[in-house]
Amino acid sequence: MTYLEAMSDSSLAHSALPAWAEHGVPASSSPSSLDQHLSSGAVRVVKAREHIFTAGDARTHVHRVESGAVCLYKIMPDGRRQVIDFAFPGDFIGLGCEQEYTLNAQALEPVRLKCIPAGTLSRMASRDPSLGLKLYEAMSRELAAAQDHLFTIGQRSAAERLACFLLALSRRNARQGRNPALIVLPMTRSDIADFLGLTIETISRTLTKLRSAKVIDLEQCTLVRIINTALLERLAAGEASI
Amino acid sequence: MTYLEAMSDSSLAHSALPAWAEHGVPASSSPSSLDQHLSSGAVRVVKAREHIFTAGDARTHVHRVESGAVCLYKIMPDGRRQVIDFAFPGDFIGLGCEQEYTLNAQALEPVRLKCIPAGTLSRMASRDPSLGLKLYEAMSRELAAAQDHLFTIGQRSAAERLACFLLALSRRNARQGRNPALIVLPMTRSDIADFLGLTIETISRTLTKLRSAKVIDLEQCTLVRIINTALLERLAAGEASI
DNA sequence: CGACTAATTGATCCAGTTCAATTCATGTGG
DNA sequence: CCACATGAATTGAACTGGATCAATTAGTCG
Repeated sequence: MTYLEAMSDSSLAHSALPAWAEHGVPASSSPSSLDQHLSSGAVRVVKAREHIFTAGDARTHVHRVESGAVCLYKIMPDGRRQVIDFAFPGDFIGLGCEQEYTLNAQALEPVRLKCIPAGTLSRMASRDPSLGLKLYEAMSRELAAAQDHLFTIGQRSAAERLACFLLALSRRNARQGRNPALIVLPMTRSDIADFLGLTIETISRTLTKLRSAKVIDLEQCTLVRIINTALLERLAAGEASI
Repeated sequence: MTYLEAMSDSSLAHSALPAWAEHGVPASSSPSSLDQHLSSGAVRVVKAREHIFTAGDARTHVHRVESGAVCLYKIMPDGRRQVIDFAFPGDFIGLGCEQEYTLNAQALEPVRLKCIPAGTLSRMASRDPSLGLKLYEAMSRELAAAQDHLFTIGQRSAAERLACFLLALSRRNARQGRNPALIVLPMTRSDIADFLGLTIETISRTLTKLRSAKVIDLEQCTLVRIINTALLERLAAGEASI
């Protein structure tokens, strides 16, 4: 995996549980007590556009997305918003050691979640060292993703940012055994803009440019087909422009 | 602490060990086996401008800064660089679960570090659940910092970014019992620019504007005195402009 | 169908970049 | 101790990528 693949890859990759297994440490007891807990745990269903939690709420639960997509964002009093990440099935949201949630989590479409009380998790972790390490690894992966995203927003052009974004979604598809060339966008242009530190107009114009350059096809405004993956990758790497 | 204070605050705050104590969980054995290890651990001295480690190096050690300042950055083949964070005495660097370092760590001035082999740390953590949780909390704090930084770079103007940066350094001084109005900058304009996603010229011009507006005084180019903290805070919050 | 929201496209503007000199600071050797 | 070299910082002038403002146009849902 190249430097840039790793970079873009993790920029949308949350701490999916399957990934943990690959980094397993000698387990003290059950290798997946968290899994067990979640499998038998409480289910929560949230309607499209509704919030799962809000920054400042007491951090009562940790959630795992079962179906649907979630937008995680921060917002300023004056309305400026930064989308920190999008979460998809398999991703955890609400992890962290703070007393309160530090992000807002909004369902982009109808979402089904599994929940575990935060207290239960920390009680389990204070008994089972392998769980603590798994949490550490999960956070470490999220940190790597945030740092890559930081690089993207701090240094890349609009076209490069969008190329990274599309490639990250494409690679997620590939990992899940879905078509990496066909990308469904459950989020609006506004969500993408606030994720990439751009405006909706720039997102729209840049998508049009990518289409004109035959890099992608916009079958619907929520459906992107990647035509020229190689060029998209060179764009993301700053080795090409459109 | 206001929303914005929290935001700027953590944007330069690393996982300083003292902070861990405040979030302690019922310890299984010793509350600070890591501390003990580090106190008696190996010391490493690095000259100014030299690298402590490079992205891609095998992640052999975790380090704690004892004295001096460190710049953590990512870089692209074409030279574009993003400074991810600065580390100061008390901060840990090299934490994470990856096999290799994902960042470059460069000494900004002569640096003294305490080192612990990565293997030793993970062995300790797989026995002591409280250590795993502490690592989890440390990463969680770093993640919060990275997410705040993301917001700053994605949404704020040059003056707002610089105000956030100076306030973060000021608050670090305050936490350490030093003068919060007198800020020593061990990093160059170029480091600050690459941290904030701007250019050296913009940093220089914006510092000049802040001086003209009597918000700060530039006693030397490495020495900033905050004259009007309230205005600097309103700038960082986007409630004022210069 | 009609009302509403999301997306696209066009025209203009501007914050921050780029390019180009100076000026300042810090060594360093004669 | 000074003169000169070198890299860092500042300042100026011109440019530009992306923002802003302003219409359309395309979906979507009662």
